[in-house]
Amino acid sequence: MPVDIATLNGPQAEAVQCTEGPLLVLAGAGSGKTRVLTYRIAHLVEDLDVAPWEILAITFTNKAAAEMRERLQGIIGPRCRGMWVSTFHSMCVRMLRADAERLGFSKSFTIYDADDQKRLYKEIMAELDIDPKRFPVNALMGRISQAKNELIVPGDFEKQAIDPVGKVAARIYTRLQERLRAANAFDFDDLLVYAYLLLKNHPDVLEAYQERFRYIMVDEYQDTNHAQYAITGLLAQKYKNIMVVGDDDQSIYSWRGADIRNILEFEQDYPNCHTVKLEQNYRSVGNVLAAANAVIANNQHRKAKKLFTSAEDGEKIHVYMATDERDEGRWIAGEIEKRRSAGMSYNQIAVFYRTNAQSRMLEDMLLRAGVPYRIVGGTKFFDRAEIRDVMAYLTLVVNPSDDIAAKRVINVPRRGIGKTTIERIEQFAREMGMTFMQGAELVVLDPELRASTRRAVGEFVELIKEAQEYSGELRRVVEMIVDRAGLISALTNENTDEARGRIENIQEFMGVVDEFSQTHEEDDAEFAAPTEGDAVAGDAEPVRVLRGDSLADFIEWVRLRTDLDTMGEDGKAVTLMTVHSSKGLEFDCVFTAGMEETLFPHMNSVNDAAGIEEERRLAYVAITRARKVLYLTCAQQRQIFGQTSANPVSRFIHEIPAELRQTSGLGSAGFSGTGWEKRGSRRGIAGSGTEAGGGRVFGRSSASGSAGRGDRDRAGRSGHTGSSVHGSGGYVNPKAGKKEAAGVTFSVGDAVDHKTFGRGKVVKVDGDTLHIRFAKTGQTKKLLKDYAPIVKIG
DNA sequence: TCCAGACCACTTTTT
DNA sequence: GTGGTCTGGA
Repeated sequence: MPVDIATLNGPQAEAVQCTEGPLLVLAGAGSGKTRVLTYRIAHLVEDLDVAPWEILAITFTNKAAAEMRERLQGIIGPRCRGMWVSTFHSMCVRMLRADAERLGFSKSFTIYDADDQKRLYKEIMAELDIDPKRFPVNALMGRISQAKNELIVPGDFEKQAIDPVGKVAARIYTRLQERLRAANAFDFDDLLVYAYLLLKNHPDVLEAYQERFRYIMVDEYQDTNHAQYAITGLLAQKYKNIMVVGDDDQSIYSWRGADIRNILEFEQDYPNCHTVKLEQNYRSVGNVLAAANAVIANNQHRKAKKLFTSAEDGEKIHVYMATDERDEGRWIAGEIEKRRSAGMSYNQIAVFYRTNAQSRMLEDMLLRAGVPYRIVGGTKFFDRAEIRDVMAYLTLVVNPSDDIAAKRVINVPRRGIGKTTIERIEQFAREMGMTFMQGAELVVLDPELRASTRRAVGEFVELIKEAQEYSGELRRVVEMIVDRAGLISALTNENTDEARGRIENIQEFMGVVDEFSQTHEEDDAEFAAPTEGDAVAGDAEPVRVLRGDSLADFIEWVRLRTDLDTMGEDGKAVTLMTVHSSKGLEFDCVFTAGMEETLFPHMNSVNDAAGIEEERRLAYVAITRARKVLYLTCAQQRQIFGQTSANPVSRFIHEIPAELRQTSGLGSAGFSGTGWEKRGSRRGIAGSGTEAGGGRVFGRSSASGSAGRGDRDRAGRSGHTGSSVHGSGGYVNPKAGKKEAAGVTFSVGDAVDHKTFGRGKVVKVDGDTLHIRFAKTGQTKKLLKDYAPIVKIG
C-alpha cells in the first residue's frame, strides 16, 4: 500500500519525497515534523523498497522513539522490525555492546548515572587530595562533561587547561577514565565519546554501519552536541542520505553542549543539501501562536521565520499575578477544576515550571485541591535509596567490576561491614590492581580482620556469585537476588512506616521488571548492530539485542530511561513537568508557573545575551505546547532557599503584546506585616494565610480589591487590563526589583525589622544609606534604604 | 560499628 | 526549608 502523501501540505510532501542526498527540514513548533518523519520512513519502506534495517532514526528521548515506532507500526505494520529508532545514547550503547572488546571493555559493561558518577568523582578527589570546598564537584563534573561532549580527550584537555579549575579537572579527568575503565563502566558522555572512537578508529566497523544505514534521520538536530554531530557525520559520510529536522528556536540544551551551529551550518557541511521549511502550525490557536511569535522575535540570533495558522484566535493568554507561590498553586488548582467542569480532561492539562524545586508547592496545592496529577522527571522513583540498592545488586551480578555498586551495597542491609573494613578492601584491591569484589574475596583470608567481619564479607561475595548462576524468568531472577540479599527481610524487621514504604517501592520495582519483560518480548525486540560478516550481507537476519529475559538488558533499559518515558496515558491526571521536559509534547491547556525575573529567565542566565536568548527559546517552547489555552502565572513574592524574595514579572510576559493578554490576580492590597515572617505567623500575609477548613482550594482566594502599591516602580503603561497591578506592555523597569518600601523615609530612632538580622534601630541616616544597629548581634550595619530587606515597624 | 545531632549547600535545565 | 554529609559519643 503506497503511503498517502495527499494528506500532507506542500512542504511536508516535499520533505517526504526528497529521499536521496542531504536534507534539512526547518520545522517550526507544531508544524507536523513527526508526521513528516514517519511518513518519510514509511515511504522509503513501502514505496522504495528500502529494507527496514537500512534505516536509522534518531530521536531525542526514548519516549519520542517509542512514539515514532508506534506510529510506524500503525502505517507499515510489522515491517518496522529491525529498524533502529532510538536516542543517540541507546544507539551508542548498542554499538558499544557489539564491539566493547575492541575498546578494552567487556560486553557486560554498566552505565553510570549522575549519582554513581558523583560518588566516583568524590572518591577520586579524595584520592588525589583535592578539596571539594575549593573545587566544587559540580563545577568539575560540568567541565569534564563539556570536554567529553566536544570530544576532547584527557591529554588535550590537560594542554588546554590554563585556569586552576581546569588544571584540577584535567587531573581528575585522566583518573576518571582509568577508574571507569577498571569498573567496566561508561558514564553518559562516554557512551558518545567511545562510540565515536569506535567508528573513528575501526574502519571496518564504520564501514559496516555505513553500509547498513543507507538512510539516516535525526530529529531535534538543534540539540545535538559536537560528539553527536561527529557520530552522525561519520555514519552519513558514505551515502550522504541524511535528513535532519530541527528548529533553531527550540534549541534549549546548550548547557549540555548542544551546539546550535550544527543546524545553522548544515547547509555548509553538505553543500548540495536541500532545505525545506515547515511554517504552518497545526497545533495552536491564533492567540497562542501570536504570543509565541512575539516573544521569540526578540531573539537576534535566529533564522528568520514566522509561523502561521489558519486556526481561530481562541482565548487570550491568561496572566495571573499571585501574592506568593502558595497562592499561585492554589489558583492554578482552582482554574484546573474550572476547566475540568467545563469538560476538559485532566490529561489535556499540564503545568510547567522552570526549576524542579517549584514542583513541590504546586504538588502540594493540587493535592489539597484533590486534583490528580503525575509528575514527569525530577528525582523520582529510580532515585530512591532502596531502588538504587536493588539496582546496585543487579548491576553487580552482571558486572562485578562495578566498584561503585559494590561499595554501595556491601553493607546494605547491615552486615557489620563498616568503614574500616571497606577501606581495607579498597586499599588491598588497589595494591593488587584488582576490582573491589576481587579484593573482598581475598580479604576474607586476612587474619587481621575479625572473624565475624570476614564471614560477613565472605557471605556477601558468595551471594553475588550465586546470583550470577540464577536463570529463568527475569522477574524470578530479580526476586531471588533481592531475597538472597535480604533487603526485604531487613526492612520487615525494622517495622516502621518508612520501611513499609520502602518495601512497597521494591514491590513496585518488580512491576517495572514485568513491564520490561512484556514490552521486550520477541516480537518487539530490537535488533543488534552489524558485526563483521553479517553486516555487508544486507539481508542477513539481524540479531536480537534487548531481550525480555536478560538482566543486563533490563539494567541498560532502566539506566537509559528517564521518568519522562514512564508517562503513560493510563489514568486521568494533570501533568507536571519542567519546561525542558515538555519539549515535543502538546496539551490543550498549559499553565506555566513562576514567570518572574530570576526564575524564568533564571538568574544564572540573565548576565549574558546568549543565556537570555536560550531562556527565551525556553519560553517559546513552553508557549507553543499549548493547543487552546495558555496561562502564565507569577508570584509577587516567593520563597527561594527558604528566603522570601520579591521579583519583577518576567520580561517574557511583557514581550507578549498587551492586546493578547488578559491579566487577573492582584498585588498585596491589605498587606501588613513585614513580609518575611514565617508562614502561619500572626502577622501573616493577606490572601495567603494558612489554609483553613481542610485546605480546599478557592479559585481566587487572594482577591481583595485593587492594589495601590508599586506604582512608582512598575508603572503600567497601557493600564487597560483593569485591575492588573503589574501594568501590561511596559518593559521591565530596571529598578523593579526594589522593595516595596521605596519612597518610605526613615529617620533616626525608627525601629526596623530586617529579613536576616531581625530587629534593629536606625542610628544614622546618610542620604539613602541607613546605619542600623541590630539587637541580635549588637553590630551596626550600613544598608541602602531602597534595597535592603528592611521594614519600618512599631 | 552505629546513631543522633549539627551543619551546610542547594536550585537551572537532562541523556 | 530540606536533605545529605560529617562528627563525636555510646
